[in-house]
Amino acid sequence: MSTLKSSKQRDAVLANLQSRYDHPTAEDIFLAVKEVIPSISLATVYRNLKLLESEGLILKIPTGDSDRFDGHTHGHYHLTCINCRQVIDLDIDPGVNLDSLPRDFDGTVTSHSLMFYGICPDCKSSNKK
Amino acid sequence: MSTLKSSKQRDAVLANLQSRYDHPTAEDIFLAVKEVIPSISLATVYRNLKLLESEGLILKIPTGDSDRFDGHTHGHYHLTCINCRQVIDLDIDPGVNLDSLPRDFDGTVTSHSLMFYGICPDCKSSNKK
DNA sequence: TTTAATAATGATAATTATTATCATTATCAT
DNA sequence: ATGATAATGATAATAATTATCATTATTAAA
Repeated sequence: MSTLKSSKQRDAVLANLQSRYDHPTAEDIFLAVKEVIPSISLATVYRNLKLLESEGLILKIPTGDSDRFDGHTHGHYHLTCINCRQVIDLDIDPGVNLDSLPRDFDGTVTSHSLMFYGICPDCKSSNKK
Repeated sequence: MSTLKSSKQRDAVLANLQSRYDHPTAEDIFLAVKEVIPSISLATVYRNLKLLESEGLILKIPTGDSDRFDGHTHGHYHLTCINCRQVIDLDIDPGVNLDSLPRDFDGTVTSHSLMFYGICPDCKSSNKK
């Protein structure tokens, strides 16, 4: 197989994701990294997001619309606001090892993702409903 | 607002989803319902999937590629096979009320979805890795 | 250090999934 | 029956993502 070669574009994408705590789309990341490397192409962002995810360095969060990304891979959970569609971190401890929950199951569980849905604090306070 | 009017296309989409235990894409459902209503259009399937989901009659499962759908809305969880990309049901009991996990959280949680990743029983037994 | 091999890039075309449009048809309350 | 309008099928449009391809950058070895 091919060996990975370093690139400042990839480094910048990873650095951007690791420096922020929201959950940007590929487009969001493209715009942010463009400030540092004006010549970067959107395709390069997509390419590197896929690569970084397969390396386990970032997380892809499927959402029904544009995928979102997370530069922090330690176990934590998310809430999708059904009002503003933002994805925010939730710092909770499930108390049990969720990965070991499926008992009478003939397959193998390697990981899980837990997504909560509801109203984020911002939308709840600035309540216009 | 507009009042819902019945249609055999919508009934057929719902019936199809409720009769099966896999997690088909819109395309899969389109092909299946086409056997019963040959004139049905893919757009009609998408329209009704969206409508049925907003009615709470079915579930949409975002997956990073094509969305999948589930005709069974009682609380249960899923595993995405990282080998064959199938989504299968997992009959497990988390033991705790996951929706009440986020404690010091200023928003509101209305629901959650828990997705496991790993190898499904089929891929594990017919192991060519 | 050149050089050779090839991974990565930027630009853009192509593809895929999904949604919007619109003329026609079906449903339903009167 | 009829009028109002929701739903349909066909298809165009859009949005997100991936593929292509000529050029550039990185790296290991000469």
